[in-house]
Amino acid sequence: MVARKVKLSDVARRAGVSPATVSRAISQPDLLSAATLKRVRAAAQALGYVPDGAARALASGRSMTIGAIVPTLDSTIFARFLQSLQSTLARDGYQLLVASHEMNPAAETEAVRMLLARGADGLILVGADRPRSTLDLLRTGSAPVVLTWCGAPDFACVTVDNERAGYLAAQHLVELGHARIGMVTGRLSFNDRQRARLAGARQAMREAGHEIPDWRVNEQDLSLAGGRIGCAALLQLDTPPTAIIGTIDLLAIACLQEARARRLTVPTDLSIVGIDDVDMSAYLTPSLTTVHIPTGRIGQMAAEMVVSLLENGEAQTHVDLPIELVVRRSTARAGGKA
Amino acid sequence: MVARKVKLSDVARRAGVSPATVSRAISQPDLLSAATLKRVRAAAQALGYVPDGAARALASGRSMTIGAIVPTLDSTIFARFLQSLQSTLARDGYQLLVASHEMNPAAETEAVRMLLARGADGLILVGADRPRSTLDLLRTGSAPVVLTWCGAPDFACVTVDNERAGYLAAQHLVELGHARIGMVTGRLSFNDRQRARLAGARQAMREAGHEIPDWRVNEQDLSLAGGRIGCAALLQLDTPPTAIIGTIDLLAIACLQEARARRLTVPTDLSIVGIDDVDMSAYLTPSLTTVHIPTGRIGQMAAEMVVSLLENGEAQTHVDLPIELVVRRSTARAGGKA
DNA sequence: TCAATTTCTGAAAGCGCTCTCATTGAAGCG
DNA sequence: CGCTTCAATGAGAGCGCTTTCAGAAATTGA
Repeated sequence: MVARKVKLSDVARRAGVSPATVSRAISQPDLLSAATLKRVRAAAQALGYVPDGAARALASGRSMTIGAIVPTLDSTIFARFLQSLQSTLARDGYQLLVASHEMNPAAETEAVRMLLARGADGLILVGADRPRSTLDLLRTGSAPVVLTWCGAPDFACVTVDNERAGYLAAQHLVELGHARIGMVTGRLSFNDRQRARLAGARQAMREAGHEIPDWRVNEQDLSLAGGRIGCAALLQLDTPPTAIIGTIDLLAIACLQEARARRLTVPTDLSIVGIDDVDMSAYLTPSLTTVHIPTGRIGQMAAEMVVSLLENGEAQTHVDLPIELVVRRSTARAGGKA
Repeated sequence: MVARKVKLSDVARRAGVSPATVSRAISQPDLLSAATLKRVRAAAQALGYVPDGAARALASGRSMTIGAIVPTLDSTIFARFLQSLQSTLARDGYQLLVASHEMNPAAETEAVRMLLARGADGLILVGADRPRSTLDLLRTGSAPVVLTWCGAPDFACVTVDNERAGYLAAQHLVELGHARIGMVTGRLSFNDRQRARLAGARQAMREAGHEIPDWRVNEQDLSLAGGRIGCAALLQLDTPPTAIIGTIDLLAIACLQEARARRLTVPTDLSIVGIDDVDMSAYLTPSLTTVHIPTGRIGQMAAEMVVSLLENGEAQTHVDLPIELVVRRSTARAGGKA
């Protein structure tokens, strides 16, 4: 720290105006005469003035900061989500504050508390499955909250129909004649997205007169390793499934890999469907049949929603984005005839 | 906003102590007698008190916030990096403020300015390749700065030897008898990691008496699509390379996919090497030979370094983490004999 | 037992900015 | 030409907390 920090009053002195004027030059430039504005800007420039965010936040009550809490940073999906949040927010002058909870509800509550304490003007969370106490904290807080992926009636949210995603995946398999399908899912507790996707798939099967018994549902970590383990377990059953749904693409990709490692040909020996439609899925061989979830769009809309909640006080508070099945090469008719 | 915000003085009143005491209960609890502390905590709890971060930051001069600027959020590598930054920082009570610049130097400068304005106590950046003006801004600022991946002499940094990474990749190919290798790289401007990796590979080839001419280096976006385009371009040359290095795994994986799409067998028809060793690489078929970069470790060390710079003022300021070649199944002897 | 410490707590002065309110000319109007 | 209206600026009171300085109470030592 070489020089004493340049503050607003220094700029004011140099420009020969009052501090109030300098403040206005920053936040409401159109209130000033062109000449004054120019003078103040020159002074600020010359001194290398950088406004103190904490002081601004304290005095104005707004931090121009939005907090986002995702399950984990280390995920293609949430990375893209954050990317799109951040770029959308940046357009409106907001900065993203990021936290993750690693699938631990207590950590999430802690993160909410911390973001609120840090003065986040708004909060963006993933899913609606959290302890009542956290929900209360969110409702109590003065900051607008937007839920994503899954919503709750009394919160603003940007959702996709996760149940339908599972439904579409399974329905596609039914249409191909599959009756015995297995599922590799992530941990179901504290994760409404996973539960919904599973439930949707089950619903589709049921409507077709089939079931997905619990023992053909394998709950794993959301990782390639988890996916392979889950897939292996399903394939080792006495009557292995003819098709597998991974509730996220990552899991499905791992299934693809496990199948190949076992010298099974996808899709002739085994059909595989994912959900998400990550970049990689289109590029695999075979390319992955999956349900497209508009991840980037979710981020963009969520960002726009908080900002609008913040600035207009009001907004369309429930947005459900469309999803669709993307049929590629990892699925085929049951019984091996492609 | 239902209730008026609970403030420190409210807690003080309820606990029957002075505001100063409440403040101490928060930040230096051991200065208080057990009884007082307990009383204050009870009051805070009862009122649901959440300290105002902006006020704390203003009064104390520290925001307990660390800013990180990555090229892009939407990348396996940086996602893991941020993940590890965030969890390490969280341990010490710091919060991560994230920005990305999308390969735009001006955006990066802007991000630095913004993070500084937001009162970030420290900054973590990727690479050292940026305009002098940005570097000056960083040096001037009172906040400690840690560079990662690539360093600069007058900054604290956590690096890996990117040049050596390229070198190791190429050397491996040389040992397998490859003389004609192609490279798919990311954009080289404003990206010292990419340049270093390319330079290292060239160096290894040169030492073996070969060259990598410019027309066998294909510069692409860091995406699967880019990698495939780059790979296709190299394979369409009159004398296509017998091996390809992707300067990041993502690019190498795309090459693997492009090769398969062209019915080339990897590694017999074409050897492919990546750099990074992302999760996926081990699970592919064929699994990817690559150079392991300890991404998570970089994040952890960088986080520890800023914190220590911040709290002890001093620290070991240059750390270079080891990297190593990981030989898997995507490389074989030149000429097709595995 | 009394001075010398050591603990614990309170008073109060800011931290750097925003924003309401007041003030001052200048412009507009009949 | 006197009065209102408006645009441009200044004065000053906080925003909610930290922290220095001091004083009061408890502890110690001889």
